Amino acid sequence: MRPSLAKLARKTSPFSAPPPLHRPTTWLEPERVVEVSFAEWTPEGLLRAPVFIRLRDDIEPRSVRNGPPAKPAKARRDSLPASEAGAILQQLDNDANRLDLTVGGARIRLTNLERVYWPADRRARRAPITKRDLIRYLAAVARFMLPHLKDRPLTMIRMPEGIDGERFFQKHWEQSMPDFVETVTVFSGHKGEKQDYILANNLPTLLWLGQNGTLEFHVWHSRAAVGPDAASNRTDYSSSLEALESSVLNYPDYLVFDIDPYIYSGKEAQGAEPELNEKGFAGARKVALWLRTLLKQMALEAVVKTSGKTGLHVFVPIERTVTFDGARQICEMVGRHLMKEHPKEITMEWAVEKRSGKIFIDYNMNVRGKTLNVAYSPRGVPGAPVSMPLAWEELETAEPLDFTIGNVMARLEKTGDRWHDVLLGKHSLAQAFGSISRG
DNA sequence: GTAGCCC
DNA sequence: GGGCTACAACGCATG
DNA sequence: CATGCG
Ligand SMILES: [Mn+2]
Ligand SMILES: [Mn+2]
Repeated sequence: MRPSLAKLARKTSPFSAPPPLHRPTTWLEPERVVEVSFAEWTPEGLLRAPVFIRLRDDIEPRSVRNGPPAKPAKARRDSLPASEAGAILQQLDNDANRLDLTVGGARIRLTNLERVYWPADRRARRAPITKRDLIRYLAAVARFMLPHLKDRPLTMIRMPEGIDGERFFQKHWEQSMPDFVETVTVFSGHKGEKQDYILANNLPTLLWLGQNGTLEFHVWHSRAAVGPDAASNRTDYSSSLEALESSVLNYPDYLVFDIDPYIYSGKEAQGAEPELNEKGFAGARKVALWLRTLLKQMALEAVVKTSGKTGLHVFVPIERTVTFDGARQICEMVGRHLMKEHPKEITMEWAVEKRSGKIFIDYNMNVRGKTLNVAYSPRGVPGAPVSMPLAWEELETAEPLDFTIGNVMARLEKTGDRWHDVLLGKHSLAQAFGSISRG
């Protein structure tokens, strides 16, 4: 039984960008659907002269879109024109603490733009970085970052009070969401069996996440989208564990090697993870380059990025022909082979204390539902570093703090996305298996 | 950053 | 209305 | 099996 309309009353608008009001208004939870007749869509995407016709309890509220139906699609581009970001930057270019941003047809209410997210540090000669700076960065970097976020279930790392405030993971968004936010429903076997994940598939979503204090964007290594390279074309992610396991979300589109230095600076608190230090990162760099060489011998081309914290991410883009289990086995094999060649430098130990003094290769990231900070995502640590894709030659001299939300745009305008090919040329694993069995 | 709960 | 709290959570490795 | 790990 549906709740009665009176029970659904609420004081505040459920819309993320409340429409202009001309008379006193009673808001309702968006839980029931009504049919109305109306004169036309206004240019703002509102109803002109709507009149109630009937309740439509046969329609699922979540399936209802706000605004006129999309125009018969222009071919979808996978990157945005730079001008779209320009319009955002222009609106942000003032000192208002709050403002209603217009993004295409959507409106996003931005608040606390002056709040310091990354505090100043005089010793490191760092100026404060505000929430406005974050949203500016997201708007500018979107055309490079969105392709790497597309269709991947997102975990938000939120710090609404900045990096010195409370921080929390958030996988699901229970509150009302703007219409432009796409989601995917995934079986969970927890809390009522299924849960919605956000897909950061468009610019307004990225900016809205910034408004919500998302400083880090962590994504799955598989995509909720079918394609000719995928061994599964199933998109039922939610009806059962079996459905999810046989769906395309169970087929990663890259192998992941998470490279974490466990070389301590000596300044860490008891039991804390190692801080960024030159020796540790130099070790990570060396291991990544060895790994690249080994993979090359297997006819696999790897790409590298800084994680933004202390280590590196090495990915091998692949056709989606093996499940996460298969991918993990391959990475374990490759990792152990490399460890045998460099036992002094590399560890794959599971007990943290046994990793000390070495570089940890984590192959266990190749699991459905595991996430890593996506390319170009900032990190909630001092200096506002970002996860930076690099050419292998650039890695030789790179340091994690070389790439921050204050300087990567200038670099990107010159170099473009170093990981552009990750999204295109996927490798067939058949050749790799061949080269292993040949010895 | 925001919603819900409890006083 | 103000203060407090929640906002992940699972499968794999290992002993 | 319980627990630690990311
Ligand atoms: Mn790690
Ligand atoms: Mn890492």
